[in-house]
Amino acid sequence: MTSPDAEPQNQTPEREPYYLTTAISYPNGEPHIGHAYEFVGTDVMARFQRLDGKDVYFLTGTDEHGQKMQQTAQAEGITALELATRNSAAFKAVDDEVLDISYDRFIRTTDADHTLAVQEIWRRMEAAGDIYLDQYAGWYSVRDERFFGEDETEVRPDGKRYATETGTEVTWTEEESYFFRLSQYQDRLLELYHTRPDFAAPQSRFNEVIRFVESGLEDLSISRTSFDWGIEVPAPAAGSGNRPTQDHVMYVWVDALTNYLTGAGFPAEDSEQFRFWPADLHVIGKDISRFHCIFWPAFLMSAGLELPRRVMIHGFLNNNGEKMSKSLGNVVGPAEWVEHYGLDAVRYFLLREFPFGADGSYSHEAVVGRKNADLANNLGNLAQRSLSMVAKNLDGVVPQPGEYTGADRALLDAAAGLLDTARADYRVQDYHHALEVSWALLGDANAYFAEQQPWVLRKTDPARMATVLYVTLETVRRVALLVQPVMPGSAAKLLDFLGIAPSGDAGRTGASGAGPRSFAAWDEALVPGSSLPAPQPVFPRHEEPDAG
RNA sequence: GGGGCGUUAGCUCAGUUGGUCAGAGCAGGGGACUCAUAAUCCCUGGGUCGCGGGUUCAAGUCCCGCACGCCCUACCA
Repeated sequence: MTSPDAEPQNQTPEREPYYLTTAISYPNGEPHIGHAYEFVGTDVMARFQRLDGKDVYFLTGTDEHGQKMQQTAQAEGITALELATRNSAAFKAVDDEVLDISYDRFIRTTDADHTLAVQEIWRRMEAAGDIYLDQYAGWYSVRDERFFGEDETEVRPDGKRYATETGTEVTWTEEESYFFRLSQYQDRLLELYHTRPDFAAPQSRFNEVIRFVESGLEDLSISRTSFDWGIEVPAPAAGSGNRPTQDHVMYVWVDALTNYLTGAGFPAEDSEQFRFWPADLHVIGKDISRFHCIFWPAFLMSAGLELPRRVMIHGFLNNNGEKMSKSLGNVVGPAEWVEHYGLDAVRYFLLREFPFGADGSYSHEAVVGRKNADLANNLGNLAQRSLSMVAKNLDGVVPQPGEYTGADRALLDAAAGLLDTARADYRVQDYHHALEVSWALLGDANAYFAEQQPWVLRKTDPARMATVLYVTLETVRRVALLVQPVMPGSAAKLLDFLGIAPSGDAGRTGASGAGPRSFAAWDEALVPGSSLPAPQPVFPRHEEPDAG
């Protein structure tokens, strides 16, 4: 690609760093398909960027502190750390054994380096004059273990005050707490939103954030004394004006959000690892958009650190249009699904069926529909019918194409254009559209195959048959390259059958980002004369395990 | 209460700045073919574009009202 006479200083181009994260999960329960959705939606981006030559660092993990963990542990008669370790392992197992998530680090907020990072950002915010000690006061429900705003409560005929939402009695409670001067950041946040309209997406969620900030911000309580399972607040810096206190642990926000900095090596800002800061992408659920779009940039501004480039807010998954909930008993586990439909079908379904930023609804019929129609029929069968003709009629050798017709060129050109479209779509996490476009091309390819009738050409014009099969194989190659991030295992099989040397590893952790399976090889067409292995179907149709 | 979003063929949804905008996929119906995983291809979609007004030469596409549905309205991680 690059001319040998190019600038000499570009001889060893540095791969561009790309840092992305999932939210860290609170391991106070079992991972469900909603977690899987976020993991897969981030994993696909990590793999895409690796295949596209980026120096990727993908962080995921668990958020293990807090009162609930402490209480659950107490109830089970184990320590909070033991509980966290056990449950964190369950989440990690889903990444490793169920979903094939290509993370680079699985972080735990109980990791030693995380404590250092959190205490350091705290000190910097304090040094900036943004942390002060005061009383946190509000209507506290003992049963719900949380505070309610005045307008979230009501006085009932018995004269007592209750939380409107949960109906539990609340009492006025005051507790010493450190506060972060969030109120001072309203203008700077609005300026951020204004100058960087891509800071958060989708637009409707971002708008909610903006309106919230416009309506005014209160200072944020960031420590607690009512429990001790957390990171200790560091001693106040001299000159901070804060008097020494004891027994304060950090409340969730500073602790949990800072994991993204820990992953980038903070506070070692001169370290190799810190090249990954600022993060390119935080992938989160819609329930925590405020923390990531408001608190987090405010903390970073206060600490004098660069802001992440983008926060992508994904929707929630519904079961047949109904909310997933324990009480409804319709919560689906990732392992259950993967066992039933197969990993790649699940990954494909999650990304193809609905736009990443919107809520989605799944059903057995919908998953099977995608698995059969899109994977087995449109892609799998196209590969199988072309490959098996090559195997049976051309001794399993990549054919030599003759001169291209208009139909050949139209298909080849359309396939060639797929990468640019995909890059544009991935840039805004529109996996749904990227896949839609690829499958539209597969529709064209199947129509092309039917029109050209290579099985007739076999007898009438073998040379033309060879060309048609070559064009089809090239189309399958490009689609297979492009779906590696979504379906690493199946795409690899497809590329095996096309005789493409196994490098690139479908963008898995540590993949080189180079070689014939990377996007750098997008225009490296199949070489006529190469021999191919005997083809096997890659995407089986769905079969119910217990036919019923 | 305030604010936002949505309501388009049986299902899931596309529809830029108003003028082939009435569409795609799936499901259904008919036909073709046999290379292929009973796959594939072709043909087939008379749906008041939620309801009622309005602006305009022209409105799913803008304005107002209404009806449903969903979301946000800070300390649960």
